Amino acid sequence: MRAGLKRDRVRDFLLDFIADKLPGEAIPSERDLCKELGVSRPTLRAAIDDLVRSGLLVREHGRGTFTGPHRVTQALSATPSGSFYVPPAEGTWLSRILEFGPVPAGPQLATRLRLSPAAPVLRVVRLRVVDDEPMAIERIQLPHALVDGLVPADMESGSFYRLLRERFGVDVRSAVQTMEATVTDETEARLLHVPQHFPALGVERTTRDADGRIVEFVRSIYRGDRYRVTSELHFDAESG
Amino acid sequence: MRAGLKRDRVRDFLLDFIADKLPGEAIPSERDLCKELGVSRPTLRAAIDDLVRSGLLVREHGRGTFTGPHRVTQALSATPSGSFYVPPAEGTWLSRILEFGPVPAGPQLATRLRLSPAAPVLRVVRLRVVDDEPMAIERIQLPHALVDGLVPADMESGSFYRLLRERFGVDVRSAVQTMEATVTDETEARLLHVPQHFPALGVERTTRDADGRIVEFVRSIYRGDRYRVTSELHFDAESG
DNA sequence: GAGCTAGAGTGGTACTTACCAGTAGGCCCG
DNA sequence: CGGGCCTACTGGTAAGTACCACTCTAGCTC
Repeated sequence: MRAGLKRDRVRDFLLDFIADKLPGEAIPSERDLCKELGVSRPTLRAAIDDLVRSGLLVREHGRGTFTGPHRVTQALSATPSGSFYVPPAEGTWLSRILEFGPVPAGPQLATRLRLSPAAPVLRVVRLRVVDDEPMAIERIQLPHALVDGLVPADMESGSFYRLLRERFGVDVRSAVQTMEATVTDETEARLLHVPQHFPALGVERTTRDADGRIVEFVRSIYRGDRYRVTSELHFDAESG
Repeated sequence: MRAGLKRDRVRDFLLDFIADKLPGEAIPSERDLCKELGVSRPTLRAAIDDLVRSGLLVREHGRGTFTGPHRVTQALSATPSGSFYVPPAEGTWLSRILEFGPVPAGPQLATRLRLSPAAPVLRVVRLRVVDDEPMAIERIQLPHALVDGLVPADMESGSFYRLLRERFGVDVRSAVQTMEATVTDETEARLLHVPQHFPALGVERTTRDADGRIVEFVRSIYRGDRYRVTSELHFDAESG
């Protein structure tokens, strides 16, 4: 068997296929796609399910399957113990590194990262891009000692957490994330190709490893028109 | 044959089964459960998939399937900024009813609520207030048949879900919620006492009862300076 | 006794087949 | 000419089977 799962290859094919489609356009029927891709219908449906869950496709019983109204939906719940469901293909994400280098932690950041204010912190600012379209600005800060030897190219594609685990032995385990509505300032607007004071999601995340040590502190700005956060809530018997 | 799909009945069986289990306890193997319940493995797996996605079960390849780390997972909780993790003290909330009355569902709302477009829908718009300060605008829409006899005063304070449960016998169980960054329009700005085009969180929520019937569809606008959303994310133990 | 190995049991992926359930459009009948 | 039905699509659910990948352990070998 080749590198990836068949289902993932089908999903990636569909991602390419819908990349230049307008919202609401139909995709071929499931049975046609099966024949064309040489896979069974359950396999194809599993791939489509992924894309439906992340909002890229919408099914309509008896009519067909259509591209969704928005490009990227980030589902926060939905996975075992609530781990990130990174929107479909990690491979379609690219990053432009805007800033990369060590800085002294300083008083505020030292508090966030539980370090001495003099400790060196690696600061990376990157513009996250999907299909040549800027989606978000990420400002990552982490103890420099943790990632000795990291170079900018490492952060241009692929999963940063996988890199942390496989190359630096950092076992990323949990994060606390807060999100709020905001608008873009002048710099952000220019980088994200939107007008100034455009709606945006501001996100702060503090990430910890298996021992509870703080691994990174991230502030991000996501384009408001390209991101929605989906969550599934379950009620017990009380709570209102 | 009972109401639901086979997959749903299997899922409900599993829900009962794990109800009094401790976190981390194993459930029977998939093949055993198939025999016991008289369903095929794909069907059983589809049911388990649902529970895994909502965090109630965790699969471990080669070992088994286990109950999840948390009992009831509330993936996301919104709290007024300034207070930490304090669940909104229901008592301090008041609402000013801006609109209250039945309207025909219409095509879009009918789709959301899974009703006929001609079916009567109760539409309630209320301004939510804490300490005399406006915090959010809620536009609630629900099948009128569900809440016959509801009057505006019922919705000025207290928990609406408790009211649904205790007076109308509606067992609210789950919701899917999406959130996005937006800005206030003229009306919203006036009601919320903020300038026009002020940052705000737009929230859409579809709520279901224990049988999966849609109970309400809500669109809300929260003041961006008063609300942040905090979520805790947990990552799987790595595999490679 | 320590270490390795084979096998049984687990979940993971995938195929095939079958039938149910909505939708839309053309055909037939009134 | 108009309205209702019928058919050929669409996605939705389900069964059954096969085989792969991983985990654990009991038993064998050294």
